[in-house]
Amino acid sequence: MSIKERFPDGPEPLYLVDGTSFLYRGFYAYPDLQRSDGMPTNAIFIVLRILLRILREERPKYLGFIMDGKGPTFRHELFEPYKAQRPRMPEDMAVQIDPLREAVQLMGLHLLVSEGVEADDCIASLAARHKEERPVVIVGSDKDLKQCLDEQVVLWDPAGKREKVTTLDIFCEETGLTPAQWPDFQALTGDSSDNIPGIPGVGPKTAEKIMAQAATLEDLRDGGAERLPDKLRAKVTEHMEKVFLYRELTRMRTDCCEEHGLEQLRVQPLHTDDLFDFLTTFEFRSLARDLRSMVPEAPTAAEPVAAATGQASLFGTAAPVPSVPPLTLHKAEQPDQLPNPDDALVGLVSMDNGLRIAVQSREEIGSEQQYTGSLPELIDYLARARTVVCPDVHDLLRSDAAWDALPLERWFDLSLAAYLLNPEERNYSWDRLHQSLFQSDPDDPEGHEPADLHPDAQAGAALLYLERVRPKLHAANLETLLRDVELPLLPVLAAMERQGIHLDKQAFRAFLDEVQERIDELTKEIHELAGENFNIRSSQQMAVVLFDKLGLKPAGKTPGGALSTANQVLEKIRSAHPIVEAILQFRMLEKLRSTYLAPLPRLMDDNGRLHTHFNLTATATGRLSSSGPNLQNIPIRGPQGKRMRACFTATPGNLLAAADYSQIELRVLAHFSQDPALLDAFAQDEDIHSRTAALLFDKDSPQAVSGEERRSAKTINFGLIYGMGPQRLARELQVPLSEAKSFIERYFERLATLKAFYDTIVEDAATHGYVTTLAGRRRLLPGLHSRNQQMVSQAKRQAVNTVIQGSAADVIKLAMLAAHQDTVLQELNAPLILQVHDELLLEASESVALQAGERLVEIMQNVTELRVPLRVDMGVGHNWAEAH
DNA sequence: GCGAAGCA
DNA sequence: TGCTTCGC
Repeated sequence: MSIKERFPDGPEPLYLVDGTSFLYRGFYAYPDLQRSDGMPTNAIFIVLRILLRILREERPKYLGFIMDGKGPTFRHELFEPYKAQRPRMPEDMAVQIDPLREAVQLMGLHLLVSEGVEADDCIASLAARHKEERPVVIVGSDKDLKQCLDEQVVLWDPAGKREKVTTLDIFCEETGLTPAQWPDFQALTGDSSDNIPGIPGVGPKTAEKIMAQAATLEDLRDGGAERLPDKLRAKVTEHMEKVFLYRELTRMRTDCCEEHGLEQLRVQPLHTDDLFDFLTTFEFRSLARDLRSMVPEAPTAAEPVAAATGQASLFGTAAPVPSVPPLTLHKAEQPDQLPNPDDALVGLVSMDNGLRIAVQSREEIGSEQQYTGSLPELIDYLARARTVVCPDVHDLLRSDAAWDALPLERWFDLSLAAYLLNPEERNYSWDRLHQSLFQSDPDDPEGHEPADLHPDAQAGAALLYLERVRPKLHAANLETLLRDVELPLLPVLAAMERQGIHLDKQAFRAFLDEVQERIDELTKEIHELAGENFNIRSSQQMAVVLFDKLGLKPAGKTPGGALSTANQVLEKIRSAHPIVEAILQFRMLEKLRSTYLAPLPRLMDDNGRLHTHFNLTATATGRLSSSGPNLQNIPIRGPQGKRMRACFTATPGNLLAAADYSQIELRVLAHFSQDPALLDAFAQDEDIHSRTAALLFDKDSPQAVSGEERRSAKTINFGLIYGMGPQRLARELQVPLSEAKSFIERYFERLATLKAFYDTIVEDAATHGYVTTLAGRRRLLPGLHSRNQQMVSQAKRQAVNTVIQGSAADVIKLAMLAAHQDTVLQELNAPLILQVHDELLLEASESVALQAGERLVEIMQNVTELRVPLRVDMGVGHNWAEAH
């Protein structure tokens, strides 16, 4: 939704862009971006990208682009330290300002330079002046700007991955304040980036309390402070005078920039040719592309446009692929003029402004087009093709369930292909894959030159990418995995995501209230024990209080060298001071609150359900990941964990069934290693940790093992699975490093077959450069040949870990596919709704949930045959806790 | 060990 | 960005 759509039918909104803040942000966000002659262009790039996006998506009629002037402002006169800690603007940024101004004007936008005041003041003034007659959209991120919010004034931060819109309502809900109170609030807390100190020890939480007693600083001075606790009152009174000054600094003026009337802010037509030249001169190819997509008549690049020129064809090497005719962006009446797709390859790329299509048949590569027809028609059309090549099928399936209609065998997913070839890249976005076409790749056995490809040819580029990636997949034996597992999993995941899981809002709310109350109590208690108010969430402040002020003995350091306040460290000094206990409690509850209790309810849909994203290309081992929200790390242990999971419920009339593989990783390990002890233990369905403990501690039977011994064995068993090093093991077991090392030695002595297996994997990895899992998934391990011993050890552990964990991931993926396709579950109307690595959740009506759960167990247990049986535990209940 | 997420 | 903590 564009911002504009929030104000339907009214007058045209005025957009005010905080240029300076985006200038800084761009400068630091993309430190390396520069023109080929070395001129830094990062700040210009970001700002122009944002502006182009605003023009494209918002089509504003009135817009002001506001930048700070050069000189000092009235704030520096009021308060000498103001922004004093800020270094002078870096030279690399300064040189970008003039070109940026030029570009802004070429875009037909009105540029305001604030002299003697800051850009913020200018924005506040313009907003105040125009908000009565029309909506105002402030485009920026500075939190000072929140004081401008009003019924008709919204704050929009478009940069970054998740854009943010702040309205008056959101602001009030988040802070409990009115925008007019915001400067008072900021004066109390201070602002480190502007070098405004605020009252020491007063953070947002305390400031909130103060503001609850006194709505303004004046109220506070004239008696409001009396209502505060003694210590706080003393502090407030002491700083009262200065706080008024701070407010002057954060409060924005609303009486400047008077010379800029509405007419001057009217957006003018783009100077298309000049702007295009500008973008070309600064080598902003993607921006030039954006511009062309906005203005079809914009000039195309000088060089001839050719996709895949001279590249080997998919249809053999005989005929060179014909070059693509120059692209024109049809605004067209489709799909009548799309070429015949029968048995052709179709490239399909989803861009911001729509779908792009290129068709490659035996005869020719058609020109690339923007698709503007209906989705069902497109799907019918694509169904006739041989293969539809798409950079992110998951994204399409998510966007519209109609895509499920396209037969699975049609799809080819480029991100999946790239992921399977090397699962350790962190980014498989089309942006990235597309870029890689233009770089020569030393690892490419085909020795492709960088593509000579028109930047506009997105769908054409997808076809080219396919040509490059297919031989690699073939060589790596990954085609089957892609075709039979990963790709078919996409609709399964999309269906699970759409289904979502129901959250009991009332129960959650009650939980949150209790936790919040306890957190408040603990905060008070900790501050009293410490003798001062400090930010308990800040590990740095905490270290000062504990180790300097209270003189406790630090029991460890962070990797960075700072004194650590990690829980494990605090546990050690638990008895040294009562504050430690309180802090540990606080930490636990605060984690619970900030990670789960507070954010999850906000993510619920109208039916009270949460929809996560299951990502198939996120982990190096082949596991799924879950995000937005992450439903794979919901607490389970302890009373809180149980209560939390009890909030995940079936909708009334339904039940949840939870089925989890028992010890799947250790079973996989037993399968691969064929260790007799492990095989036997699983064949007898014995407790595996007791069994290893008996071996480790020379016990005649697993029954003779003590609880402590079993725990040690369990830790090292898991250590092996997770590729834990001796350091980590020592920490987990709370024993010296030497002891952990000898413990590992003994483990491998007693389980010699495991040792042999471990060695085989490492050898294998060293010869091939990679390891493979049960389903043929690969992970490259270049670290194995590093000169750095630590890297080598890590790579060895990763090798073992990947084989075990990745194979387990393969198994459950197969189970998910089987469950999704299972006709029994389909007839029972029992869809999968969640996967948590070794656990599957389904929801079904009360009458059939148990039956469905049992069917799921059957599917999971029989999905593949290992040398040990697969065991699945299952439970049914009204909520996730009960079902376990 | 790995991935997601909150916080300073 | 680094630190911390949750899950597996």
